[in-house]
Amino acid sequence: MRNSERTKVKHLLESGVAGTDVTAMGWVRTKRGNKSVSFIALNDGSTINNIQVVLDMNVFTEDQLKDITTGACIGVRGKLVESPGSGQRVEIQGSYIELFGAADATTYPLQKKGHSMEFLREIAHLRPRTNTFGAVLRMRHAMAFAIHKYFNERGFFYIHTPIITSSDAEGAGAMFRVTTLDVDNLPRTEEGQINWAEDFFGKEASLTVSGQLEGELAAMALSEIYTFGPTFRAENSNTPRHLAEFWMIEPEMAFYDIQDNMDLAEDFLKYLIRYALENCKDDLEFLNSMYDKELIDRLKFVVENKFERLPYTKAIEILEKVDQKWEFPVFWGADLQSEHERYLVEKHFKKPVILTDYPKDIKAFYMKQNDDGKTVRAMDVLFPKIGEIIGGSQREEIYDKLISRIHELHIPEKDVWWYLETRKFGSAPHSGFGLGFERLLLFVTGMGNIRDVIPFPRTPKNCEF
RNA sequence: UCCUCAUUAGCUCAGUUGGUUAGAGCACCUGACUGUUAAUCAGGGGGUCCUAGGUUCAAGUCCUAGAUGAGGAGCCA
Repeated sequence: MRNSERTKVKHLLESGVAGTDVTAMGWVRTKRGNKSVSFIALNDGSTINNIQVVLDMNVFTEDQLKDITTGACIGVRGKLVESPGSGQRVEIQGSYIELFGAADATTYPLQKKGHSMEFLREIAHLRPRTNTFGAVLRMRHAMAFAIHKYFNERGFFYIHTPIITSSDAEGAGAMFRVTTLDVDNLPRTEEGQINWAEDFFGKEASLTVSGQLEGELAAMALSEIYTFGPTFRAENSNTPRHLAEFWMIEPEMAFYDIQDNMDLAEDFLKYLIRYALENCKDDLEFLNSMYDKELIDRLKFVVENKFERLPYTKAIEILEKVDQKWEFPVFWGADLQSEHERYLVEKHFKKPVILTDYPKDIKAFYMKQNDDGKTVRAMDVLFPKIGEIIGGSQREEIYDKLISRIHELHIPEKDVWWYLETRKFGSAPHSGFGLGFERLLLFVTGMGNIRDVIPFPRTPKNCEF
């Protein structure tokens, strides 16, 4: 039995013609029946739906079917027929079965019944075989594809920024060190310091926390670019919204000001959500019915309504007027805590909010300074349930302003000389932002924990599989 | 990293004021059933009560420390 004769389950269910001979291959979800007839629910991952295989026990013996248990992998030849039962349009009247791989019923961990997300994380090697993770992984693919499609259709170029870097100029968080030194016998300088000159790159190196700075270099030549790659943060974050290894999309656009940047971010997010609604119907309906009854309505709401845009200063004014005890005080200059962001998004505006023009002291050095001398052209897109899904800004393109900010923050000039040169030679106003891919997936799938929208989550104390 | 909670059968959980042989549902195994839809019905097997100390005549239950997991906070995408 070969793949060349196989038809995918999705195709059989949607457009298979009754009366034709077909071959299906996949993994057994359940088997049930009696002495005269057996039913197998078969899934090959092409869709969340199973094809029902019906076996006449006058044709098959009990012994032939004893290894066809939940989790086993089989191939089936038979005739596609209209199903007399409710629940499926067509089914396969099986005439021949090949067992590719049995799954011992007493030790196979996945059952027909639901499992907790915590348990499934412990068997991440098998959880793609569940309905939930099948749905999540198909949607993860659909979103990745839609991201490339969106940018490609708009003339953005996909840039591969380095994974290994020697600069922490981004300041986006603690970094994972990359070294080939023998940690049991580190080379020392005469002063007793670790001698990084002997390391692989001849200097300290780490995994990237952002491709933005390199992305800007490309935007200063190709106008509109984006990156889409893995990102690493060694923060000891234990929350349902953080991963040590996650994927990030970072567009960077020459000639865009902060307004253009916001327009792009809003259009981009709506495009992706609309893409999910139009292309992931079955999976969304499953997730909607099993985990989050308001999921589809929430996605439609975001697509159909304009995001609220307001400057940080206005947000502070709103929060100061609210008659509510904050755990963290609200005053101009304070960074907004999640309780404040949640209030704005979930209670006050009841829709996505883009906050702009934050105090410069709570934002990164590269952000475009406003004329008031106090604020920078930052923008954070805040989503219900997720919080910050996008962080971005217009970048400071004026050399003198950028260098003075670098000095203020004591960033070593030698680490960012190449970045500064873009402001020396043909500088241009430009903007960009970072979208957390898994945070997008949290929103689009309605899952509650970011560890359940990535195949193999890396978090503090967890690097299994 | 801080705060809170949890850890008992393969899974999800119950277990009273500390008291005799630790239970249920599902899963699994056996049997019944001529079309099932998380099939149903009957029976059966299955336990390092997270780990290490401690209190006590007696600990799944109380105390201490640790491990792991979850929720909230911080950091951020």
